[in-house]
Amino acid sequence: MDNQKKDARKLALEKLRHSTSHVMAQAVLEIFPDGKVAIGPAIENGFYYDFELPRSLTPEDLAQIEARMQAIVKNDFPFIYEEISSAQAKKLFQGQPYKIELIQDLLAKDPKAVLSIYKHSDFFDLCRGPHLENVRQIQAPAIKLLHVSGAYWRGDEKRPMLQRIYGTVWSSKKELKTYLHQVEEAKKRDHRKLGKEMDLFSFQEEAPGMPFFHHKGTFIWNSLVSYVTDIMVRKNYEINKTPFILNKSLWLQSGHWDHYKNNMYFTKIDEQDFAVKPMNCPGNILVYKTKQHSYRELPIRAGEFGLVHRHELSGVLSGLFRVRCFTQDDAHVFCTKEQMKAEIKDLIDFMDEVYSRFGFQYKLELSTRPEKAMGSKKIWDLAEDTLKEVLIESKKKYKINEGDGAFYGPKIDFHLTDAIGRDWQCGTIQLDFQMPEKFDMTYIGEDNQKHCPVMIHRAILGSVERFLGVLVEHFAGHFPLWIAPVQIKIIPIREDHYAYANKVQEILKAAGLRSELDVRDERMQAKIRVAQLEKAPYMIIIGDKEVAESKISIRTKSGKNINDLGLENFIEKCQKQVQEKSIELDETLA
RNA sequence: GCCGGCAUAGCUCAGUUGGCAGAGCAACUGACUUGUAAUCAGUAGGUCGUUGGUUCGAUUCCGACUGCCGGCUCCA
Repeated sequence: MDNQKKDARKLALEKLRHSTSHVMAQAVLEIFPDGKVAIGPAIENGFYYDFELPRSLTPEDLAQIEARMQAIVKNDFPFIYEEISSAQAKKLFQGQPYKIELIQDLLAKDPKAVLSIYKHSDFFDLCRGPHLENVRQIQAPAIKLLHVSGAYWRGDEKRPMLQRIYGTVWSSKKELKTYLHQVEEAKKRDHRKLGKEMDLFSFQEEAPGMPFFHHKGTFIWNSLVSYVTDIMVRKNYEINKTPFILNKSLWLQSGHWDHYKNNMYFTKIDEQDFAVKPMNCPGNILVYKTKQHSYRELPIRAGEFGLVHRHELSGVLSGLFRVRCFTQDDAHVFCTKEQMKAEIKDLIDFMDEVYSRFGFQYKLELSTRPEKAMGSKKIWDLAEDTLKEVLIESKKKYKINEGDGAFYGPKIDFHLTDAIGRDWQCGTIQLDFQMPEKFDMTYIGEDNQKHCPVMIHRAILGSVERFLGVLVEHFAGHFPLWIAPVQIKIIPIREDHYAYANKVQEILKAAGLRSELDVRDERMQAKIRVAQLEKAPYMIIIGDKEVAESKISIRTKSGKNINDLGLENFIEKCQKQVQEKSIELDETLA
């Protein structure tokens, strides 16, 4: 589909969904005549509408509302656009406080604003549109109400909580079915489900929001860290390790005490206040300050895989994606202003290398000076221009998020697109002119004077744990061979094949390959089934024939069989894939 | 934190109006000795998340707490 067609289709769906949300509001008001309506926009994949109702909605209510909607769209009700005066509007929406507030806001923004309503049947709503021509254009079987949830009026926790009904609608029943199927498929990849099934990690009531990594999950975690470490070594990074608990005075100095206190954990040691680190920068700044630095040493690239704790609201915790403790693959580059550009360029290359290793595409976003920024506009302009120049020179497309930068500097965020098209923000590059000053960091320049270095914060995986979760969903649990905790499942057919199977496992182990031997008293079919469910990339089947000929037979994860293979040959093929860190499994072994 | 839902065996889940708690898989024992996604039989396994209350009696009804799930950004 070309872009124009895509936009047209998007617009058509938006009209459909927005119109359906009006129909839903009509249905809800028929059931609850005293209900108050708030807003009801079209959203990605559907729509919602917020209501204030006399009681909480139940799933039965949803079914009833849906049935009502399906009846409404069978009528010949045209959508009628009408422009109204502010006085008319206020009269029309008497008794609808949320609408009145919206009207007042619109007029406050622009006293001459044109207000409009859309009517269909006896329902009308303050609305800019656009809408369909007639409710008949909505296919009854293509409507589905999904769930009801709480939502603060205007997203503000200090304002009343409304009931939000989420629904979806498509141009046909078939499209609805396809969509629901996609949702089901996405659910099958849920890292929380796969993490449990594959014995990667767990969560315990004793530590909400703090993952427990099991043996296999830890293996992947370590692999990620060592993969990134290898590149850091190549790129001349230093790697530090700083304490988890640091004195309050440090956090006062860094500004975290003022800006980040609500998300921090505290403790008292020997009558003194300490905080558990929510970020690694202050610790690494202390490391920098342990000695005097010359301009000749710069840039200093100081990495740390630092475990940070942040107190997130209990209601937002979610698997590995939203946690209260995680390991940042953090680094701080201390450099001169002149070196900034080259360093950022190098970081973009770093990101590119890591993300393409896992087959991710990515999008870039540049966030600029926020309202409450620290430092002069001049220095911000320099920082923003530097980032822009680098992006242009690197031939990267990017989107600008005006005013979305950190209070200490602008940043570039990397959004990965996974195998089923979902976006995940992972990497970040942030320019910081504030911390070095606050901490009185210096280097001796060519002119024999003290200068303040520029600091670049960066993370590539972001959170190692979260990235692992993204990988689980991206690969649906089928990890590339180099990172799969169990690469090979060895399946002896009968007990008298165990000795040979053991020997095979020893040889694999000596070759650096990870295998598990299934010696349960089960039939081969049962063992294959389990190996398949465990998502083992390769299975080695060992029976009479293999023992007699000193060969192996392979079954790949997708069920292909390769018989009479020499073990050495197989090992070579595996080692090659591991070495190359291939994404796709070699299923031919030719 | 707030709104709504959920919490039963290691896992996935049943449990009818309140009356001694169930299945499948897994585990264990035994038999079977098997060629590309589940061999058969038997055994054991539960303070029904925690805690108060109502009741002769609570997994079931009511309250509190804890945890998990879906939301709380999409601006008429």
